[in-house]
Amino acid sequence: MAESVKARQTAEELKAAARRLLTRTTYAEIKITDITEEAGRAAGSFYRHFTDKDHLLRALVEDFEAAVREQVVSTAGHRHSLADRDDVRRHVEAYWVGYRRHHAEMAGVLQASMVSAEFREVHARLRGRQVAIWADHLAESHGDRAATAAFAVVSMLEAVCYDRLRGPSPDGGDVVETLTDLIAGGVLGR
Amino acid sequence: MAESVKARQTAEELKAAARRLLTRTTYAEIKITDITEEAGRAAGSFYRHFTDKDHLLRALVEDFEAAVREQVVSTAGHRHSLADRDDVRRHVEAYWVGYRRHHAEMAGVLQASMVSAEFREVHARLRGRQVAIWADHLAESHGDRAATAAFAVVSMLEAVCYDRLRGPSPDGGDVVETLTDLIAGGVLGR
DNA sequence: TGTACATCAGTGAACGCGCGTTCACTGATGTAC
DNA sequence: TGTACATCAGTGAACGCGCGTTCACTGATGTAC
Repeated sequence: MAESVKARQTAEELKAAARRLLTRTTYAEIKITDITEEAGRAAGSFYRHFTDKDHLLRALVEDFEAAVREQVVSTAGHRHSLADRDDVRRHVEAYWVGYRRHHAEMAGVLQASMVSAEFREVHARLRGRQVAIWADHLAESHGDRAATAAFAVVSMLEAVCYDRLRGPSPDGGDVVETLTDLIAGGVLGR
Repeated sequence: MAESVKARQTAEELKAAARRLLTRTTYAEIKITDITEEAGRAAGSFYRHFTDKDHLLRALVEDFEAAVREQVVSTAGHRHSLADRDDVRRHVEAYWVGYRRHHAEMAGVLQASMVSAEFREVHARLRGRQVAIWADHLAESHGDRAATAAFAVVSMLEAVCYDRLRGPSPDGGDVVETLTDLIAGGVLGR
C-alpha cells in the first residue's frame, strides 16, 4: 500500500473537492464524476483512492475526528464547568465555531444519516460525543433525565447550525446569544 | 380525470403502503416496486396514480395538511397562551402527539429535505407553521430574537421526536416532561 | 334482460436511462546495473 | 551518467447494473340500444 506522495495528494484533492461540493449541494446529489471533475481529475482516478462515495465520506469523518482530537488536546486544561450563563455561552459558541469549520462533514453525515443505516450510526456516534459532554454537566441537576435533556440540547444546536450555516457567511453572534439564553434558562437550575 | 371509486381506492392503498414503509425504512431507500409490492399491486399500477415517488410524497403531505387543518378547526376555541409551564406542556405534548400520528410524512419530508431542493422547501414550509406559532408567543418577551428562538425550539422538538419515535412504541411521557422543563425554563421570562 | 361495444384499472415482462465502475492504455517516476 | 525495465498514478471511453418507466395486453365495469 505504501502510498506515494502523489497518490496521497490526489486523495486529499478529491476529499477537498467533496468538501467544497458538500457546502453547495447535498451528499445524495453529488455524483462521483462531480467530485473528480471538481478536483480536475478523470472519473477512473477516484477508484484508485476510494471504493465508493461512502468510503470518501467515512474518510472525511476520520479526518474530522482527528482534527477534533487535536483541538481538544490543545485546549485541554481549560476549566470545564456549566455553572452560569457564561459557561453555557462558551459551550454554545464552541459548537457553533466547530460546526462552521467542519460544515461539510457535519452536513454530509447528517444528510447521509437520513438515507443509510450505516451513516445513521456514524451520526449517532458523533452526536453522542456532544451528548455525553452535556449529560455529564447535567447529571447532578437533572438525574435520570440528564441524557434526554442533553440529547435535546445537542439536537437543537445541530439543527440550528445546519440551517443557519447554509448560505453565505452568517455572522452568528445573534444566534449564539439566543441559543445561550434558551439553554441557560432551560438548563441551569432555577 | 373523474376518478372511479376503484382507482381512488388503489391510490389510497399505495399511499398507505408508502406510509407503512416510511415507518420502517428511509424515503430514499424505498423503491417504487417496494410500494406496489407492499400494496399488493403490479409495478405498472403505480403510474396510473402518481408520476413518481416525489409525487406520492407530496400527496401524503397534502393529506397531512388537510388533516391538520381539520384538527385545528375541531380544537378551535381552546385558550391559546404561553404564560406558564402548563401552557408549554400542552404545546409540547400536542407536537409530540401530532408527530407520532403523522410519523411517516414527518420523517419522509425531513429525509427528503436532506436530498432535494424541492423538499427542502416543503419541509421549511411545514416547520414554518410551527415556528410562526411559537414566534407569535415569544414576540413580546424576545423582541427581534423571537423568530430565531422559535426556530430553535421547533427544531429541537422535531429532532427529538424524529429520533425517539423511531423504533417500537416509546411512551414519551418522560420525553415530554423533559422538553417542557427545558423550554419552559428557556423561554418563560426568567 | 340481453348483446355488443367502449372505457378504464391493473398486469408484468421488456425497455432504457443514468450513473457507478472497469480496464486497456499512456505517461511519469523509481530502480537496477 | 545512461539505458532498459518495472511500477504506479492517471485517463476516459466503454460497459453493465439497478431501477424507474413504458406498453401491449387482460379482465372488469359501465353504457347504449
